[in-house]
Amino acid sequence: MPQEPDFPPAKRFRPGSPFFRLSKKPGMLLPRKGNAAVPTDVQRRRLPIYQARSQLIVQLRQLHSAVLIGETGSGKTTQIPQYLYEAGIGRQGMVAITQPRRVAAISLAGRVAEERNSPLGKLVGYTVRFEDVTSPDTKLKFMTDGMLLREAIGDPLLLRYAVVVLDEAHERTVHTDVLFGVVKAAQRRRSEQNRLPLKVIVMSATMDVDLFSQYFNKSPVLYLEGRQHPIQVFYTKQPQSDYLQAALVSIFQIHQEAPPSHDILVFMTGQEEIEALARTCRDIAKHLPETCGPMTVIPLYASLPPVQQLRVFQPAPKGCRKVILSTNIAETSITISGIKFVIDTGMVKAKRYNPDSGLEVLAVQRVSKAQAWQRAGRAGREDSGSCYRLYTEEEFDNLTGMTVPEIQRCNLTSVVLQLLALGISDVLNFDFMSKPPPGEERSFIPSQLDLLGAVDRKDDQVSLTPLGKKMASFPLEPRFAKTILVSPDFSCTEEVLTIVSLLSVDTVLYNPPARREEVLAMRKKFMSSEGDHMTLLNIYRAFKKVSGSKEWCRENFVNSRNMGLVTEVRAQLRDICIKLDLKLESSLADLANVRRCLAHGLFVNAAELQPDGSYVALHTHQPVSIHPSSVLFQAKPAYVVFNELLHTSRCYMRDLCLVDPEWLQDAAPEYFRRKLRAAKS
DNA sequence: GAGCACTGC
Repeated sequence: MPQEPDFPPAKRFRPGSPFFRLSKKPGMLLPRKGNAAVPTDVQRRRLPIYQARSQLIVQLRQLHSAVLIGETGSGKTTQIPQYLYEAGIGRQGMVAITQPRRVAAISLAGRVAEERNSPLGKLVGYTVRFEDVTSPDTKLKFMTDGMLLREAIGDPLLLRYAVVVLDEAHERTVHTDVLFGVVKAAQRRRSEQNRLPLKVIVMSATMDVDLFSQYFNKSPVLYLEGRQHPIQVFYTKQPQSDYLQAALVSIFQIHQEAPPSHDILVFMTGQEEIEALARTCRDIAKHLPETCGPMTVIPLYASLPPVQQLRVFQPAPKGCRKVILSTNIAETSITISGIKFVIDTGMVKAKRYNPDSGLEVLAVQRVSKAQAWQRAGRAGREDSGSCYRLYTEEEFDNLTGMTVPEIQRCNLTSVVLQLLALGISDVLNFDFMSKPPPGEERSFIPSQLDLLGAVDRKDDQVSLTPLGKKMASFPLEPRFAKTILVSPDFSCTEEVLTIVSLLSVDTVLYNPPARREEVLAMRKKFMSSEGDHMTLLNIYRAFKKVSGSKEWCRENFVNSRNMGLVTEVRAQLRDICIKLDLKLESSLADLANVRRCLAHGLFVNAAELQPDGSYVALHTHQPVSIHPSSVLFQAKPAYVVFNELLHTSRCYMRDLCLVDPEWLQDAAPEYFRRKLRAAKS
């Protein structure tokens, strides 16, 4: 069970009583304030953390593990690595500083390099996917947590590093959670083998200290002061049945009362809701009395084109109020200056996972207390602010303390494969900070890896097969790694690489609802009766034929940025194939072989047409339907494999590929012998 | 005949 964070009771935060937020995120995407007049060493000395510098150095020198809790603006992420370096701590190796997000790793490295007055990539560098800006001189290395995990597969003791700093630990991403176990094991084994000791520093914003400290052998907790401004928190008197209506009322109440320079940030759940409320706000704003002043409403969510995302940073014209309607992207990833008011609907859209069915469901649910504080804190970055919670204080008290760590609500197939690749054979007893739901890693997951031929089991010992080892070297879900690895047998690796790359990014299909007819007409020429994967392949081939022309992308409703990403992913996967000595052949016209490969990777997601015209998933025998966005929606193929099930109004299969039942038999004879017969009888 | 929060290798 997740632990309750040690927040002060909410009662103390009645309207009128300020509280201090204890959260911090690096200000990504935020255009850095030019402070060129002040030398960087003076700036560094002005940071709150500077007061504690010598004490910190003494502590960090002697401790093997430490937990650092730092308030907003304490400067811990940029300063701690430099303090270590200046004090000569860990000079025998590198200092790794991990971040959950790429942008954070990149921009923090840039910032610290600037403070050291050293070119990026020399003393200070960074490593993220597709980019390695380091050199033999690099001592302070910022990296994504996923990248350090990848490195650990080749070097489980992390011998290149003398210190590992796990930043933003409170976010509890799957990668950070696995890293906790990896660094702890590396630390222990290095000490047992009398090697260079590994120092571990866990940095977190929230106060769930006990969990971290306990896990790292009751390591001491160091607290850092920050620069957070007071925030007033308001609750509603009555529970709100319609949080959208409540948000609307709150926006205009603030708009009528507060000075126009005070911007409002509203936390909502998703694109559709945001766009709808934006329209309503603009309509109402048009008909307000003159005394009220104008308002500019800006939507913010991840799938918005980057140019439109940047609009949130532009100051509103003088006398005009900026109202930003955002998903939780503004909780961590994007920091906006000038926010004086936060309106928190208390709701969030998040993925939930059902380990029994293996089904993921995206659902609107209540935020956790930690999330509510994180949202509130967005109002107090430069000055004091207010947060309006559209729920009662009692409702707040009843929220769960901490967001459930991702590792407890995701499919563990990839994690288990990765652990095995790290040489951890006893996966069942891996030292997770928060154990995954009981039973999951015992039943569903090993059977998935079993079926794919990735693991061998003798008694209770699980080990990787040679195939499994190869699978782990791809940054892919095991089923897609398998798809690539069988492709040389069918002489179509080039095509399979393309398809898997296309599935690795957010969709390359651009579907503006207003131009639906046009989109359909354009897409017709790419459509394949063999399914969605083949349709995507056709689009990629056409894209390559015109050398990736942006013009072509626009005309054909293809997202050119994501297409660019596909090219990068494909190059990376192709490199791995070359390293594994796979033969790279192209099947050109014969796409049946490509579909055979997909059958080998996706056979657990197979569905069979029933006499009544419906479909049944062979793995669970549950009724499923073809999603209307599929090119096979009008067709009724006897057998298909699909990428995922989406549970909304019905259980929909998405991204389908037509297959022969014989191929499924070939892919997993044991598994299908019973399945197919059972389905036929 | 439907609609999808956010990351990352």
